[in-house]
Amino acid sequence: MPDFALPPQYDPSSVEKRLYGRWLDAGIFTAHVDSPKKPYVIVIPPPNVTAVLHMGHGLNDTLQDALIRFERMRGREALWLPGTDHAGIATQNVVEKLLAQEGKTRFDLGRDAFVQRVAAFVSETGTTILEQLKTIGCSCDWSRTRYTLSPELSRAVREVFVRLWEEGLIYRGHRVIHWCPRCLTALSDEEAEFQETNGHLYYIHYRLADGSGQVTVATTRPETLFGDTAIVVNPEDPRGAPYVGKKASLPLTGIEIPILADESVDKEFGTGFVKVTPAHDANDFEVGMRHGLAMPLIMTEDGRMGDVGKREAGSGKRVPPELEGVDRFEARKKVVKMLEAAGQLAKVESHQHAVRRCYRCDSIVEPRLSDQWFVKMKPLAEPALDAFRTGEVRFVPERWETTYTQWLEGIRDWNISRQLWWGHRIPVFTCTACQHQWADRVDPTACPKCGGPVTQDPDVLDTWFSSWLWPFSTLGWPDDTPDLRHFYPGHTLVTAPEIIFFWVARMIMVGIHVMKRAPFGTVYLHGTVRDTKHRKMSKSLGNGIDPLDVVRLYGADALRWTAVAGVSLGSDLILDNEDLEATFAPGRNFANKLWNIGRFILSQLPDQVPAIASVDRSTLTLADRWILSRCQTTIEAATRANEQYRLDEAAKLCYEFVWGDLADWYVETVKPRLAAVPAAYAVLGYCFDMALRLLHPVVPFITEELWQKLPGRKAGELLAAAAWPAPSPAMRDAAADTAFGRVQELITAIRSIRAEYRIAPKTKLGAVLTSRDPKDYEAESDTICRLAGLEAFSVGAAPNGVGAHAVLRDGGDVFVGLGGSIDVTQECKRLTTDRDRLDKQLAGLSAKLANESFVARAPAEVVAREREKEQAWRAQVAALNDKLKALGCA
RNA sequence: GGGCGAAUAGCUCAGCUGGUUCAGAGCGCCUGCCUUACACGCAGGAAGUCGGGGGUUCGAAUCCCUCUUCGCCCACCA
Repeated sequence: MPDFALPPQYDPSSVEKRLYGRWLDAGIFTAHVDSPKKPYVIVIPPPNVTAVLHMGHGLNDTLQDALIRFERMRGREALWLPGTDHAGIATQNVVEKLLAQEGKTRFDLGRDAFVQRVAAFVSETGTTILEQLKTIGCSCDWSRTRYTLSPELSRAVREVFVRLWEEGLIYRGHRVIHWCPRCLTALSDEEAEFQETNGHLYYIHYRLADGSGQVTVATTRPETLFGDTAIVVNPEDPRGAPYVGKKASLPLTGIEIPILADESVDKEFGTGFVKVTPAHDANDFEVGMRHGLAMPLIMTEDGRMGDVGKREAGSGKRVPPELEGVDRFEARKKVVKMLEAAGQLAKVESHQHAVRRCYRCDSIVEPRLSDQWFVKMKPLAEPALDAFRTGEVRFVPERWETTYTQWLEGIRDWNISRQLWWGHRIPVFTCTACQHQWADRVDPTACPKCGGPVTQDPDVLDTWFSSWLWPFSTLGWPDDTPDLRHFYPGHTLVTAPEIIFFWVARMIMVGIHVMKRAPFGTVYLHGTVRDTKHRKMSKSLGNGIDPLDVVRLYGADALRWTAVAGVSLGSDLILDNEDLEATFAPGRNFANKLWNIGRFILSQLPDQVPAIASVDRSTLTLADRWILSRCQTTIEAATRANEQYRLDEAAKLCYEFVWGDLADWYVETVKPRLAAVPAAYAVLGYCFDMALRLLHPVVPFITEELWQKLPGRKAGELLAAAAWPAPSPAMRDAAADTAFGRVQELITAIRSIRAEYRIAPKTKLGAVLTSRDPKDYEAESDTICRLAGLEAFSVGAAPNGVGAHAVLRDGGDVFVGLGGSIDVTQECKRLTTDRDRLDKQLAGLSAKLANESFVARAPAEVVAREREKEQAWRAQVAALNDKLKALGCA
């Protein structure tokens, strides 16, 4: 009995930290520019500096790590570049909330102090998530960790801004933008997310100024009526004809506004009359521009009613005093009441429509007329579309291509200015003397034109304005660094489809614009992590799973296993947060299985295991040849699957090989031979080594731990830096596949009989096999005896004694002697069931073959195959009928 | 309003170019086993009219059409 030094259960917590340290010490995650190897580069989607690891990262980063480890083992100079994003709004919000607990606002601190406060906060929390990535095994090149707000990357941001400015691609726009009244900043179109909302449609009477009647408008936002500067009606609409050209007076204030014709009005919706609030609705703004309307702002920046549009013609006293300072939604209720009291509220209908919300704080966005900096996107979008069309960039899975192209085709200019304090200050300067305005790479001290004093734009840039540079700003651009030359462009971008617009498309656009090459060739888009009700996992829903809990309870490999094997290409990962056991046990159990195969092997193998190449193939048994063949099939299929980003499939193939073939069958067959036969050592050692290599990208810890213990390891050798298995086609052996398959079938059939007749496991039986081709069975007769619990196994004619039968696929028959214990009725029933099932299948098959069209039209090989099958089944049925007759069954 | 995806065993999902028993895996369930690598295990089972309907084809879970249900993305109908 072997004396195992290792415990029967794998304990991840005792090895993970140590192994990660070894990898770091060996420096194998560090990429080198002077390496002769071909580079392979992934840049991490930088998590927010304030983020803590959640399952979304768990999925995203595990996939990246599996890819990078696969390519590293395949001999590429693999660079996985990590880092964090300063996340303008999100981070500012976090610190503002902390300040609020002290009863302060950022305005109490002032800009400089606030920015310092955020920076201090970030310096404390900013590396948390990167440290957490290490606990799940991420093999990032930590020597190249970057941060979007670092001095180096800030320089890249500024350089790009100035270049775009110089190229005329940045301009100041005066229009209605999305405004978050809580964050007090403008947002881009992408940052203002649509959400279906149940609201109301209010019908309001606007009396004509001449007292001759009234028109009724329908609106979802009655509180904005104070900013109305016109009513419009479709010129084709006969209902409008009597009114166009007249004036209406605003309810509650009596301000007179014109009734105009405008084609943008949908005749079918509402009453056909539309109130126009140019400063608080993007559509109305367009109408206002067409008709030269005044555009008064009637809300403060924080969303309360008030006259603030001083620079606009027509501004002035518009909001009634009793509404001054009232929140917009409160004001809505009040206005409705006031209208009702004035007899000007016709009716209220419930109405479902989409409202935009701030993607960071979920507040309802207020459309607001404002001056902002924009990037002209059309010139950038065209080359990005070309990059897709020429195949320079491709998407996996392909279905995201249309999302990408459609967005680019309809691209709109990008509002990049944010009225925040946390971020890259916009490098636009204005001379207070001569009004000259320019963008500058360095802070100027005086106006270059007149020498006058200079002020800088107070706003900061959209966070994504630094993110979109990530693939090259991280490599040292704008300097022409060795890193940049060697590692740009990268290869694979792994991310979620949610940020195709925010990030992926923009990286491609600016990458081509600045670097002349798209930043990566493949965009690999994975799904979203959801709970069993298919709701996105989120902190606010409380349905999340903490990856660190999983690591603690089941090990990092178990987490990774579920992330990789639990989801097919591009589909969502559904996890049960209420049943962690069901969710993560498979990975843990598999790791434990590996552990125990390893334990067994280590207890058996000598210190010197012969290399598989040195083994004379003629000394191999059928089982040897079979497992080697299976090993090769797995190597080839898993490699192909990984190349096609089918990481789940590769993982499952390896799982099947290890558990289903190696453990369940080969290890069992080889046990009695191990002590004596060197070839058995070689085969077992080789297959296990290959399995560990194949599985390493997915479950790096357990595989490294076991690989280290295998005999013949040189000091300092690491699986993480070892070579990916090369296929050895000579080991493929179709004959062995078939022959061993027969052995398995026979053993399973006998076991099945044992179970059916409730034969105690310890009871040894005798069995006789009749087969057309018995030699494969004879070669493994020892295996058959041990695995099927036989004391004797022979090939020959079945005896006439009492026993149970099983018919094999080739029409062969196995007779299992059960002594006097056989229940003939039961045996008849068993065999009859089998016979009937086969008979039915056979009838179907025969009908198929009798069908002339099938024989004529199906490919010859298919027909031939079906014929063979028919013959085999016929033989099986005949054999079964013989047995039934011999037993005297009805 | 447009686009995309999903629907297969009780649950979570594979099933790629239609054809090898193709109807599978894991979890759960049932039966028997602590067989000297592993009970996080071993062996043997039960379990699905592949969402409905139509079509193409010698042949459909797989391709086409349509309907139903669910989910996501995009969209200025106030």
